[in-house]
Order: sequence, then C-alpha cells, then structure tokens
Amino acid sequence: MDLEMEMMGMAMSPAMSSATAAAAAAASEDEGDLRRGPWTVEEDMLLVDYIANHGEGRWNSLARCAGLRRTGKSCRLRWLNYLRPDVRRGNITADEQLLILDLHSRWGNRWSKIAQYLPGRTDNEIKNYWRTRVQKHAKQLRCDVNSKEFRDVVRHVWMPRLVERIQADAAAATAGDVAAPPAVTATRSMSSPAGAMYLHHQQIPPAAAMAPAASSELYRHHGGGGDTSCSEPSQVAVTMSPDDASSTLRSSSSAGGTAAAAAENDHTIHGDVLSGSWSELLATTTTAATAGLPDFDELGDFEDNLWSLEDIWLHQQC
DNA sequence: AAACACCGCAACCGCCATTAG
DNA sequence: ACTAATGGCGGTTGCGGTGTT
Repeated sequence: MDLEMEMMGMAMSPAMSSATAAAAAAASEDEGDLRRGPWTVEEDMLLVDYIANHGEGRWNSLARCAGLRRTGKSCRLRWLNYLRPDVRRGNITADEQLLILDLHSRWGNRWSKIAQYLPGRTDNEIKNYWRTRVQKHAKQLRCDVNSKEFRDVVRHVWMPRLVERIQADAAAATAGDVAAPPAVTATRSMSSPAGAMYLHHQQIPPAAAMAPAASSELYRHHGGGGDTSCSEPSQVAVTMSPDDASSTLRSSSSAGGTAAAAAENDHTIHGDVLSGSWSELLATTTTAATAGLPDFDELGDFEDNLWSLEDIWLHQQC
C-alpha cells in the first residue's frame, strides 16, 4: 500500500478536513493526559508506522509506546475502522446489501459476525448502514424495524427485488460479453469481494453451487462453518456497479416478468424509497413482484426470522 | 444568503468475555 | 480461585456536510 497516498486521503477525509476539529483536538490536549475526538494526520501516521514495525495488539501499551495520547481502545478502533490497509470504503453494493439483509435475518445485530462475510467492511460501517438506511425504510413504512411486518417486507419485497436487480445487471453485463463462460453466467458471477467470497470456487457446477450443502462447504472454507448453532448465509449472486439501497429499491423494472409486474406498482414504489404502509406494500407485491416466491410461512423449516436467499433465488428461476 | 432540519459517519461509552499474573 | 488488564462488541452520541425553506 502506498502509505503516503493513504495519508493524503486521510487528510482529505471529512474529519480531518475540518480546521475546527483540529482546533478542538488541540484544545483537548490541555484537558488531560488522554486526547479524544477526531484523529489528526500526525496521530494516524504514528499509529500506522508503529503497527507496521511492531504489529498490532496490546493496544494500551501500543498507544504509550507509539507516543499516542490515546486510549488503547481508541487506537484499536481507529486502526480497525479506518487505517487498516484492507478496509473498504464507499457505497454498499447490492450484493453486500443482500448479504447484510440475509445475515441480519439470521443473526440479528451481530455486526462483527456479519462483517466477517463482507471483506473489507467493518462492523461499524455495517451497523451504520443498518441504522441509517434500513431503519429509515422501516420508518417510512411506518413499522418497527424489528417487527414481523418489516421482516416480511424485507424478505418478500426488498430482497427479491435486489436479486432481480442483480440478475438484470448481470444479464446486461454478459450480453455485452459474449466470451463469458456459460457456467459463470448461470451461476451469477460476483464482482465484489463479498460476492467473491461465496464464489471463491468458481468451478463448481451451477446446480451444486446452489445446493445448501455446497454453500455450506463454501462457508466452511471461510471459517464460517464452526458455528453450528447458526444457519449459514446464502450464496448470492452479483455482478453490478456500486449503488445505494435506495436506488436498488427503485430498481428492477427491467428484470423480467416479475419485475415488470413490480414496476406497475408505481404507487408502492416510486422514486427511491418504499412508500405507503407495510401492509399496502405487501398486499400489492405479494401478488405481483413476488409471484413465484415460496410461501415462507408454510415451508415449515424456517423459524420466524429465518429464511434463505437460496429459496428466493430458486423460486425466481422457476 | 441565511437559517434550519436532516443525514451519514467517526468516535466514544459501557458492558461482557477472555487472558494473564 | 481470584483479580486486574485487555480485547471485543453493540449501542449511542456528536459533529460536519448537505439539502430545503
């Protein structure tokens, strides 16, 4: 990694670009031994240099030895959420959204666990995404984010439409790339690291790729199979450009029959948000956009808050 | 142009689990 | 076995940026 360039980028970050923040940080130095608030470029460089030379861990002593007047916790957080070389920043992609929705449905607010399946994303970033985007949609639908109603909207509307969107984009991408191997097209190639995690083994046959056993194997390869108390994340597809949750919801009107039907529900989805009440949305979409999807409540194998992207995907193929 | 409201995100806080002595 | 230190996690807050009136 080009450390110099990284530092330049940090210097341009919102937190660092503020003269008032720097002044506040400087002022706080007089208030005690430990500093708080936004990190300065100098502090970042101290931390990065120290970790480059000595490694991470033992954060309290690290902070002292590096000459940082910060708590060990603060140093650790700064490193993990911002300074780490492999940290990804920017828009959450559609496949990442799908994963977050899927994994959250299984594990709830286990942000660090969810983050393990989104390479480069931090638990903090995923948590922020959930709070700012997902909870906003719940608010717009006038239901609680933890309510069954909202979970129904997510699994019957949001996730299927994300899948449709991803399919459409993947189809558009492969249409312009005749050299693409058929198997890759069929199994939905994934462009993001999150997607790549699941299709790490590119050669698996399409059918096997979708089999739960196969995806289980994929998870085990990434250390996700140890926790037998949790269902495993679904294998999802992706080839698409970065986008945000809102535009994804705006989404999928060009993605085939079900999406075309969804596009007719322009009183329920227009602009970039879900509008109307959750009940209106579900009532109009369960007969159109989600036609062909399983009746999750009758599948029997699902707990109240458990469902699988594989089921959504498989039924969309029918 | 100014005031206000809202949003997104970095950072902090408090709690709990684990580890070292 | 006990205690203190440390690490990790989820929840919350505060601030800067941006959009709206």
